[in-house]
Amino acid sequence: MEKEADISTTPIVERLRIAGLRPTRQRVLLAELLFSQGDRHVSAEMLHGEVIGVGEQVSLATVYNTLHQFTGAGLLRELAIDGSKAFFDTNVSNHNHFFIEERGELIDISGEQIRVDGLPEPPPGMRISHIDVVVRLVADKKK
Amino acid sequence: MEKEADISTTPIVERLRIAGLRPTRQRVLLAELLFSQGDRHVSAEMLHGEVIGVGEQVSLATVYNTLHQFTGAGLLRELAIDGSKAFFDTNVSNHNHFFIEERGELIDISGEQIRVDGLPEPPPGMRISHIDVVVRLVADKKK
DNA sequence: CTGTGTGCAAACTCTTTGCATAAGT
DNA sequence: ACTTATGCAAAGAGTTTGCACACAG
Repeated sequence: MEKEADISTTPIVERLRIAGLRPTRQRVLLAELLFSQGDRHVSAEMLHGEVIGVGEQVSLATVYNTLHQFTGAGLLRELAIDGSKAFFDTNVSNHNHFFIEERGELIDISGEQIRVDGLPEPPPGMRISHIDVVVRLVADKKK
Repeated sequence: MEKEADISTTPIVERLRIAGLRPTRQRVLLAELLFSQGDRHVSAEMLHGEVIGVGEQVSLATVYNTLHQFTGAGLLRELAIDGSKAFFDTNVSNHNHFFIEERGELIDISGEQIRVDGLPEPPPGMRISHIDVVVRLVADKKK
């Protein structure tokens, strides 16, 4: 509760090492894009596009591999919201989302805000691993 | 509140007509598989498999088309839970789900049971269309 | 050096589409 | 008859994989 409060200030290279991932050029680059601008929701293609935009070169396959490695290491969380394509969230803490279907855009809802009551018992032998709340939004015609 | 209470007793052919869909052999067959056995969660492939299993023949493309037509007509709801493949729910009323990741299995949670509190305001110009709550389950090691 | 990671292209899965044929009203 | 739906095969998106080469420790 004292020295782990500021993981965001830990250098990228360190964070990768702690996660058991060798800090290769590609992984450091991707980690910097992901974790240096606050909470983000990215797809593989978006991230790959950013890499190119920055004038660097990482193959799309490596972007996929890296996103999954980061997810396995707990640096990212994979979101199943859109259905057709996978999104990864750099905010790994407990929180939920607004989803604007028309734009495919996600907005965080902080974890403390929402409370879910009245959950039934899970079936025998099962336990709850995580609760996802997705608040789907549409443009408001009225008003 | 009097004469619309039992849509489940309305003949399939009628329900299709009401939905503005011509009751073709394929649509009637698929609708019967979908709506004659209580609430179901199906993927296109599962449903196609059932058609074959019953000794009938409907192309997979038609299964996809039909599922989307039914969804557009409000007979089904599409679920974005799994990420990789689309699921369709024959229960169109307000309710939520347990999801057992290991098996890809879905279990309904009735609509009244769960209550979500503390929702923040949607961004300006937006309104909430629907709230999805997915309770992800894993096998309980302990106990 | 030695093992891990990367890039590429090909393969794969799920889903959609175009067009000729078939079926519903 | 006239229109809409279906089937097929091919195309398309997103993602994964196999293998030779490159790089971090």
